[in-house]
Order: sequence, then C-alpha cells, then structure tokens
Amino acid sequence: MAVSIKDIARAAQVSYSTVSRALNDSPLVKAETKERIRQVAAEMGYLPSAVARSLVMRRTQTIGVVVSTITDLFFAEVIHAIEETALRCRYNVILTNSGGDPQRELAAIRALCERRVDGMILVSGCSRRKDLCAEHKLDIPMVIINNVHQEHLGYSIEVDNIGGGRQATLHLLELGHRRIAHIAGPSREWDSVERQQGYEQALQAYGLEPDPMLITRGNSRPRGGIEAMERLLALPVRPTAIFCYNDATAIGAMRAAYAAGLRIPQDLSVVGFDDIDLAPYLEPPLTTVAQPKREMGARAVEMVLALLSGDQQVEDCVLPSRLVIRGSTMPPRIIV
Amino acid sequence: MAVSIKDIARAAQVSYSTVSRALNDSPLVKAETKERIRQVAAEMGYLPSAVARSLVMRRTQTIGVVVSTITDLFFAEVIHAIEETALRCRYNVILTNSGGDPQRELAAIRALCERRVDGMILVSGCSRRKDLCAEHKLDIPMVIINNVHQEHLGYSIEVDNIGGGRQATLHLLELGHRRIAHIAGPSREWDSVERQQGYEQALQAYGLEPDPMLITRGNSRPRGGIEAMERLLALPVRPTAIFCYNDATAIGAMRAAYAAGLRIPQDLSVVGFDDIDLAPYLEPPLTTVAQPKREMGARAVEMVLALLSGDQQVEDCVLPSRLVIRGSTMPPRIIV
DNA sequence: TTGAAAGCGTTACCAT
DNA sequence: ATGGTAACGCTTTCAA
Repeated sequence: MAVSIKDIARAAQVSYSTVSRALNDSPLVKAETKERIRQVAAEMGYLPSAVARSLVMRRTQTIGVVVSTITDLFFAEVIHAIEETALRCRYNVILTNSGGDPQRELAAIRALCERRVDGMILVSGCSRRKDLCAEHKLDIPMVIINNVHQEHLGYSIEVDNIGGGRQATLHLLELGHRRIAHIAGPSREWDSVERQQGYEQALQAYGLEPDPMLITRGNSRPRGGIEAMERLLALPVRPTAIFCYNDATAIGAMRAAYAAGLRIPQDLSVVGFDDIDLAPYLEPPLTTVAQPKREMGARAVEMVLALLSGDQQVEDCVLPSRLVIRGSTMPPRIIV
Repeated sequence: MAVSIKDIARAAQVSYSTVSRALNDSPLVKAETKERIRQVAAEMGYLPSAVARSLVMRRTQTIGVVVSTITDLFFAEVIHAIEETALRCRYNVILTNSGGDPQRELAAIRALCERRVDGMILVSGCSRRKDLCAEHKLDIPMVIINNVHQEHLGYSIEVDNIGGGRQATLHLLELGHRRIAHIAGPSREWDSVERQQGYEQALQAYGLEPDPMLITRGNSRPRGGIEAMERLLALPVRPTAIFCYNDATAIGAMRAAYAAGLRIPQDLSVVGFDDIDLAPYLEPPLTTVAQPKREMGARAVEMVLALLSGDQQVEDCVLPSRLVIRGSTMPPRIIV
C-alpha cells in the first residue's frame, strides 16, 4: 500500500499538516523541519496521490482528448502536439477514441466529465451541437479542432480549408491542367465541403465550371481513395490531375493510378491535404496543403488553459494552410 | 458546480447513502425509491465523480501508457488497440510520450504513479530495469511491449523478432538474392539486434557470411532510412535487396533508391518490418514482416488486468511474426 | 429498507 | 512555525 502523508507525519514526528506544507514548499515551515520531512518522505518512497489532491483542489490537471482514430497520421501528429504542450503545462492527457461514431463520442465525453478533466479537446468532433451541450452539464472548457459540423458550438480551431482547396487547385490550373478531378471526404465532414468549395472557386476563377463527373467521394482513408480513383479512371475522358480531401485519400488514389499503369506525375498529377510527416517520403513525394498540426495542437491546449483561467477574450481561430509543392504534380503532357 | 450525491439526497428526501446505493443499483434499496432517486439524479444532470470514487475504492479504472512517440504508425496502431481493449473493459487510458528519452520516461512513470493508475503499459520502454524498479514503489502492474532492453524486467509482450528477420531474409534468398543489405534500428534497441540476428542466421543457412559493408544503421524513421540507403548505394557493388528494421526505415530507403534512379523491385527488392496499415498502399506495396499489433495491444491490457486481479499465472508472451509478401520484392535481375 | 458515520489522502483554514 | 480539523464526493460498514 502506498505511503501517505500520515505515515510520514508519524515517522517524522510532526503533524500531517506540516508534512503537507513541507512537501508543497510552504514558506511557513522551518527550513530545517522541511528538510527533515523531505528526507523521510524520500526514504519512505512517498509519491503524493493526485487523486486525493484532485478531490480537494477540484482540478485534476488533466485534459481529455477525443479523436475519431489515432491511426490516421494527421490526427496522431495533432495529438502528439497536444500531449507535448499539455505536458509542458503540467497537464496529463486522457485519450479516448470515438471511431467517428457520435454515440461513442458522447459516451467518451461523458466518461471524461466523470473523471473531472479540467478541459476537453475534440479533434474533428462528430456530434451535433445540441447533443454535446446536453452532455455538457459541468462547464468544462471544450475546444474543437476541425469541427465536423458547420455550426459553431464554442471555441474552435480551424484551418483555412477553402483557401487550401483553392491554392491546391490553382496550383494545378497554373500548371496547365484543365480536367481536374476532386475526391472529397465523407459528406458529413464540413471541412470536406469547404475544401471542395475552394476547388470550385479556383476552377471558376479560371472560367471553368465544376464538372460533377469529376467530383467523387472517398472515406478519408486510402481504401476510399482507391475506389474513387477507379471510378475516375473509368471515365471516358480521364482527368489529368486530381485534388484529394486528404493525404490518406491521395495515397489511395496514387495506388489505384499505379495499378492502372499510370505514372505520377507524368500521367496524373495529385495533390493531397494535411502534409502528414510521411508525405515527403512517398513515391513521388506528395504535393499537398499543409495544416499547421503542431500549432493546432498547441493552440488547442492554450485555449483550454486560457478558458480555465477565466479568460473571456478567447476567440475561435482559423489558421492558414499552405501549399507545399513536391513531386506529385507537373504540367499535363497534353494540354487539353 | 457539479451536483453531488448530497444534492440529490436533499432533493429526493433520502440520506445520501441511499442515493449512493440506488445509483449503484444495490439490491438493498426498494425498487420504487431507486427509480425515484434515479429520476431526480437524471433531472439534476448528475455525473458521478470518478475522482471521489477512485479515492475510496482505491482504483482509478485507468491504465497509463507510455510510448516514445505516437507519431510512428506502428505505435499508433498498437495504442489504438490498447485503447479499444481498455475501453471494452471499462478502463480509460492516460497517454504519455517519452520521446524515447529514459529521463522523460521515468518522469512519465512517476506522474502515472501519482495519478494512481491501476496498471501501466510501456510501449518500447527505454529505461533500464533498475531505474524502473526504483521508481516502482507502489506495486502497479506494468507490462512492456517490445522491451528495448534484453533484460527481462517483468511481464512483457514481444514479437518473434529473430524469426521475423529470418523469414524476411529467407524470402529474399529464395528469390535468388545474394547481396542482401540490412538497415538496422538504433543500436540500443534490442529488437533491432534480434532482427539482425535473424537476418544473419538466414544468410548463414545459405552458407553466406554476413558482410559488414552491407549492414548499416538508421534511426527507425524515414530520414535514417534515406541516409543509410545512400551509404549503401555508394558501395562499389550495390546490394540487390535490402531488409529494413521497420517500415518507416524501408520507406526512407525506397525514397533514396528512387532518388538515385533505381526501380523497385526491379533494381532493388526491399522488405520492411511492422506492416503498418499504410504498407499495402505504398508504391510499390511493401513486402514486410507483420507484427500482430492489435493482439499485442489487447494482450497487454489483458495482462495488466490479470495481474490486477491477482492472477499469478501471467507469463511473458512472444507472439509470432508473419511475412507478408507484396510488391516490393522480386528476383534479382542479374543473379550474382 | 434506510440512515449515520467512518474513512479514502489531500489541502486549507483556524488556532495556538 | 506548527497542530487540529473540516472539507472534497464518494463507498461501506454498522445500527436501527
């Protein structure tokens, strides 16, 4: 059984309030006593109980994170940033995954509330506002990264999806492409809607009307990218370039293109979104729209902490996205 | 402020012990009262405090996980399995990352102990046994997945690294390769040592002596794979095949090979280790030694729970690895 | 079937 | 500078 403050008090012949003070480096304790108590504590291998402390302090120094899956590199990298930043601020992170299911997400939030986390970060939260609020009896600061829904439901951190989609498409347009396809994400994801808007805006800026035949949908994972690409390849006139909802989708699309005997970028240019750490190492290195993952994670915890300290100034923030040109794009071979 | 059991007691006109019992579905409380109390609790939006409960129950229903980085897909996938399994068993997971630094790992373990996690899982724990034990005053079950050190320090889950390295190399040998290089992991990682042993055993089984020139070292990430590959490519006689410590290294190696104008697998066969989810989607799809990631994660939490329930039968387990042949390997063009 | 009270390991306030 | 004690929100005897 763990040694408690009382055990130390007994061993050091002082009251346990003194022990508590000494261990918390209170100036109210004589240096000498303090030293002795610490000695004893160390000898006895004392480790304070965060749970007892949490109970009385009413804060757990814990941030709850819910994410659909950590198995997607983009999420993993954001979470990594969250954890690092939290650690620096002496917070720990409880990680829960929802598998993208609103039911499970709600259950996860509930569990985090029961654990009395000081704040929560939802990465691509998938529930609707009213459900979330219903669950949200305790007023625990909650910030959402890349909210799946259009509706604002509190503090959120977004990336400029429209701008990103536009940049990606403009890049392709500037290279000379005209038949540019788009593989969107799941229809319910708002960021996908926005990226597609950017895509369409860019086309229109070039006087092109978005062609429904060239717009299809994946599932944000490679598998979906493959299937979408296969559909695109079956078209009477194939696209010469393609803008994908995210890097995972792009990886799938490239796989399908290779399987069909195409070369990238000679026969098909592809642009992704996210800029996962692996992007520069793919074959070919993937041109993609970078999201500032580290910053998104860091800002999320800073936002939670600001909220926690009663700061009312906190505002939603939308971070810029940035096109990173690598090897998966080039001018089309035949200008259409 | 959160509503507590006492608030409910007041509202429902019963003692708070009764409320506690009702909420825990104790048979000692009349169905009618139970129902009424629940009603009130629901109306008041009551959410039990896991921290108070943890204090009295002396268990937190929490498993602490420490990993070097979640940014590596292999780890991410193992952790995903841990989290899923834990959830099913009504446990939550506190995630901490050590960045592969023993100092930070120790600090993380200490933090987890203070939080009184019921058990801990170290994924590729990097500290030495004695340090770990020193830290381990409370006897918290601790299981290690892929222990970095040779020494056994408790319950661990390993994969058959030697067998995996052997299978990978035998596959290459059977294809007809004779100049087979190896890019190892960081020298301090025991699993790397074992995989290399497997590699050497296979060569010897074919009457080949491992050639130090063909054995180099990465850092378990793509960057290291690139650099290692560049060294290999600078050799007077290049290898025709290469077995890499892990998939991330293989990805880097392939990148360097492509950059040098080689084709894979025509000019160079490559085999990885891990079988990350992305492996089948790479170009070419990566031949690799699969680790049973889901099972490793699941077994780890089962082991923790078994230990927790006082089961003394728990034994270290080593899971089989399995070669998955995909497109990155083929017979060498010129048999040397 | 219900209530009263002790106790989990802390912090913090009030005395001394 | 130190000790005593209440309180945090819950579970669990022990009584009634």
